[in-house]
Amino acid sequence: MDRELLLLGLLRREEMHGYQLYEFIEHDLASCTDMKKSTAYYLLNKMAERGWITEETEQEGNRPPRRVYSLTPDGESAFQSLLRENLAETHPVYFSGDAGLAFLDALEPEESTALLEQRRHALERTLERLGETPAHGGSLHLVIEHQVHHLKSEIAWLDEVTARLQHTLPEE
Amino acid sequence: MDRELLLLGLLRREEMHGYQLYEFIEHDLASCTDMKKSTAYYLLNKMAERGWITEETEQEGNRPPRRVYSLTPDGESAFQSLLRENLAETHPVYFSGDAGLAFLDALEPEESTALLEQRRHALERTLERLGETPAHGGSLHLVIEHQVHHLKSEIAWLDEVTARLQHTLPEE
DNA sequence: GGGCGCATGTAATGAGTTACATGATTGA
DNA sequence: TCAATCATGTAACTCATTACATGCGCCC
Repeated sequence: MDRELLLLGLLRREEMHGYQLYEFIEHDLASCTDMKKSTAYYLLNKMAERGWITEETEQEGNRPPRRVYSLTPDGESAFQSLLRENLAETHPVYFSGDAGLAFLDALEPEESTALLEQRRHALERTLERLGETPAHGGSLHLVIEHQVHHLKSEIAWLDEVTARLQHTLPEE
Repeated sequence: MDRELLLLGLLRREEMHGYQLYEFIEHDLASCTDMKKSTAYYLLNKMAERGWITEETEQEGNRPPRRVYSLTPDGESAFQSLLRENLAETHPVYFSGDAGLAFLDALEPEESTALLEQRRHALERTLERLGETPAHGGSLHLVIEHQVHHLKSEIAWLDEVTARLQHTLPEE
């Protein structure tokens, strides 16, 4: 996921501090990106240096001070061009799970069927957990819907592969 | 893509030298992995040190010598366990193209439709190119089929999104 | 009073890529 | 003779992660 674009886009909706961004990503966008806390902080500093966002330190009582970020005009135009670029391009996807599929025939069909059954089960679990993530306004919900679409497509594909494996099994 | 598993699996079918592996990956598996030449060489050396594969230097005329690799028993059992692990697990996929979708509403529907149209076109092109990649025996062809399945699912998803955008447009 | 949540960061590490280096052969 | 292909590798770099460090507030 284009991490800078994501951060810019979120800050554009409303100004936020680092921890807040991290929490949002962790709780509401976990299915769509694996950006980590320190990466978020790092990118925020970098974009601040670049002049895309400005920090404003804020303190509540005696708690640790927050650095609240908001877009500058430069940040807005960076967002605009990153967005257009991202939307127009395709972003190739490589499935690391395919390394296994490529050599499926190294195992007996009984065993490979069982293993793929485990994979399928894990996919279903992911799909269920996705249903529990909170809904969002604007286009943000599209990323969840996309994951759902993708997971369903993956399950259908797995079923196709396992169905073919069944044909190679001796009929009982 | 689990790069070591891929290399082991290919070497398991037949012994190969580094350049041969790189060419195979570049020409026949480009849609499924983006492993680079130097990465392949690096991993081959690492696996040789580990005792998973053995080198045998081979010279043809005065050409640069080749290092032909083949699996050792240790390599075979490493392959077996990597394979089982890979097949049973799910490998989460994050779409960097979703960073754009998330903020689709930052643009006028006319423009976002046009940009997604470009994305769709690029996907179609990729699909066409995939049709040209040579077919392979065993389960290897599954990785191509999987890409095809995925690309079609992506195009369908894009169409759904653009169809929704149309509803927001004023009717002419 | 002990652990979790808030809030930010640094340092070390890692996986993989880019760019470069080398040198012979083959074909236009 | 000049570029492309064959064949292998090294060095520098990028991006992101893990693990660690800090310190206050809140709740049980």
